[in-house]
Amino acid sequence: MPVGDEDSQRRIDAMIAALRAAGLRLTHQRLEVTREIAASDEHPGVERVFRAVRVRVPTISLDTVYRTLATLADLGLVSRVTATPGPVRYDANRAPHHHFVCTRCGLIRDVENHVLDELPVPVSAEALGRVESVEVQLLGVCGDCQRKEAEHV
Amino acid sequence: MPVGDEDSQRRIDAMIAALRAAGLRLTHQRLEVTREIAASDEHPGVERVFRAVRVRVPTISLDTVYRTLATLADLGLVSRVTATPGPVRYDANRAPHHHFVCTRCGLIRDVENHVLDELPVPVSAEALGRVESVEVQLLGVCGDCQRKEAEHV
DNA sequence: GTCTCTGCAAAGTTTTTGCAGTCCC
DNA sequence: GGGACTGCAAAAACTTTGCAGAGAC
Repeated sequence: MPVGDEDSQRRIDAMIAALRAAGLRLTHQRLEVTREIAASDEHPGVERVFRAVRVRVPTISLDTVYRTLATLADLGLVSRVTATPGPVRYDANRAPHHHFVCTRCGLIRDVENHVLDELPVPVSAEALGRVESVEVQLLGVCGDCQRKEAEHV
Repeated sequence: MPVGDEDSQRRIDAMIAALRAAGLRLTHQRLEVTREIAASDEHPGVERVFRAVRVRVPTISLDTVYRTLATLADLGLVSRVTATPGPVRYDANRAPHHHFVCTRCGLIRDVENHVLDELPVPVSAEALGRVESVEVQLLGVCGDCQRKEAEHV
């Protein structure tokens, strides 16, 4: 299911304006990658965007798609769905709990909270499938990284 | 901060019992990897567990740690922190929203829900750092995968 | 003794980087 | 024309796999 045309167009316009504002060039490749990600609500990976864009721009390379999506993410125009970058990490805590994740250094800490443990499952989610667990991620900047940022100002 | 001794010991006992129940062998390497992950609340990656265990078992190899953690995860004794396996995926939806994630096929769908948008940030999380956003992941099995499971029964 | 598990090595995946040419501004 | 961007290729980072020997039961 693609995003509605008007939403998609609004996204594209905002992204192009932001690219321009950042002083970045509006190359053919960048525009097509931007169009593709803006028009999708399937949370595609790099490979998938690459295949879709290649239909219209047969000479585009996979690493350009990598670089373009990274650029859009740096500008805050798209987000990475997986909160923690890098290798897989494991957790031996089997009790229901949630995570604080530092987006700077990747620190992850358990957060226990009964309100979060008992969240109602939205009806719109039940329509998609059987929900087996609910995990809350609190994304932010940990104490250490805040201190480092303060030092560098 | 390590897990309390009594919690850690309880986890280790439960994991060893489960390994035995599954008919798996309690090798020196498996026991040490199990001890290491049970004693940590830092959500370590494979590399980190490897380095820690190598102090006690100098001959252990990295791929044994990979295999052992995968085994523990398959038995449900530990969990992978990053919900979506495989490559990074991107999302152009900048409005606050949440995700339904199919743990079988990796399908991700946006879920909009105002209750989830306005969750209170637990005090215990504020002690860890500045929380910038709250994301809820609803993990489960999507309609397609449920249908496939039903066919194979 | 049997059969699983381990260590080694090699390969597979995903992502990043260096460089020379291209093309936006 | 200048400088950022692209495509290519190679490398780096992460993970999986095949095989022969070692060790748990």
